[in-house]
Amino acid sequence: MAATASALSAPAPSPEALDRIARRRAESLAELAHAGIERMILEGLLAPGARLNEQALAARLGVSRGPLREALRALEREGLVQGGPAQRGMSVRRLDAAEVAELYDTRALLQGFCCALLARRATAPQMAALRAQVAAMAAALSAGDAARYYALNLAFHDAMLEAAAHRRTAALYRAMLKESHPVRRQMLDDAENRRASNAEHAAMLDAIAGGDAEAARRAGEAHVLAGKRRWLAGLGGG
Amino acid sequence: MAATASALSAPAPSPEALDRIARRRAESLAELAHAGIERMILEGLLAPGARLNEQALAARLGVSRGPLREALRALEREGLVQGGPAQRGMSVRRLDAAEVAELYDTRALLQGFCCALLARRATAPQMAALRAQVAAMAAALSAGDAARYYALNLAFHDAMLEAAAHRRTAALYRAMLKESHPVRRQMLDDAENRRASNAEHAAMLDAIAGGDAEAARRAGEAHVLAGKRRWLAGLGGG
DNA sequence: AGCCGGCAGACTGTTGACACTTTGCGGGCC
DNA sequence: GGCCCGCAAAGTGTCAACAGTCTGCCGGCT
Repeated sequence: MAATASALSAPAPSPEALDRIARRRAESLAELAHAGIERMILEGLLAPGARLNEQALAARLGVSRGPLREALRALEREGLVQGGPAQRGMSVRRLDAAEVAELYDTRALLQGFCCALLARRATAPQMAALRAQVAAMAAALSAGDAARYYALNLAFHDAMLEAAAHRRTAALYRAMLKESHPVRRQMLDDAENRRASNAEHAAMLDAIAGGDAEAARRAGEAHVLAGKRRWLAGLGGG
Repeated sequence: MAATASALSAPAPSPEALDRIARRRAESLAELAHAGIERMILEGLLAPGARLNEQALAARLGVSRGPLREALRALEREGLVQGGPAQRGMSVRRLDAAEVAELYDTRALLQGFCCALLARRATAPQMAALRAQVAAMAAALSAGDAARYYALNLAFHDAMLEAAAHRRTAALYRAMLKESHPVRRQMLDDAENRRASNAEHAAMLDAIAGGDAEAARRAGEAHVLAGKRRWLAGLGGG
């Protein structure tokens, strides 16, 4: 019965078909505006708290206000922009300390879960690739290249999420990473923070390689919570 | 310095002011459409997979297509609706088994965290209120009132999130609850499932009352993962 | 009879214009 | 001189119309 129903409905969507769909949707002006605004926020061109003038933004992105407003609604749900009172439009979301702390907490949870999954699922090639990425970060660290370290760090965490093969966890983690991007970037400006961070990366991989899911979970949580502590320390000093 | 800056900016937003803001924004037609569509989906008036005709929906909600499209974009980011290929609009999202499983996993994580927080923070009155809610659910259970049990269950979990005072966790949990609403409703149609579920509620509260955060976390995770197992069992049989 | 091309209808994606609200400023009044 | 009222400009919220695309159907051809 169920088999008949699914046979009558659309056939299994092939990965390439899904890619085509994504590609074509990405051509929509709303998606284009979404990507554009997101990029501007992440690159710091739009500072937290900045008012978002619809006409100006629309002109700058080469779209009309309709698609632009759709993009803003989506970004609002993602937590990147925030609407104040009615009739006063949106502004780039500014996180207060409590919200940043909660973001760290929740990301720690997800990172721990991701590591626990990897302790069970990770293949030898995957582990080798992850170790190579940590080595690359160590190189960037020695070279004192903060920007490179930051990029590699993002790629490393992305690779972990990919290897864990848990789409929901990956989606949530990435979304929260975007939200906390400004804070994290500031954080890894400090060389000592980068050094500590990469040591934790190695510890996570060791725990995962040990095959103990619970230990891996703790290592993953510890990495993000250590980041939280570094952020808190920087808060007092800076 | 920082104090000066915040003194110059808007004064601390009072809770009532935030409420006013929310109220006024809720009057926007886009928010109204958002709420309307969400309600229709959660109540099952719009079945998973159903195409969403913009004109028809707009007319039904008494709004124009502009605000409606904004609402759809927001719902898309929330995972309640889903856009297929370009030029073919949105449809109510249909979850496959893997996605439901991942939702359970992630919700288990959050529930565990929530319980761990409560083990540290919960006050006696809060615990008493939670116990009362479990007792109310037990009553609904004896009465065989499935609908009432479902509502009380939602309220109970909401109260836990409220007591844990972790806004991000609460927001994520609620979002994922909405996504999995159809599955869960079907689940709790079975009286035996309701009974097992409420036993786990009591166990969670016991663990929290014990003050051991780690034990509470395990109990919270176990509750949601038990739900996942019940769902898996129902999958094979139904 | 079956298949292919063209056509009409429906629907999405997008745009420009309209209405109402808020805000900043200048003039008048106390 | 300071305060208040009214006005104009800016900006958001909303709508109705336009353009392009996809779907389903009819007629003709092989």
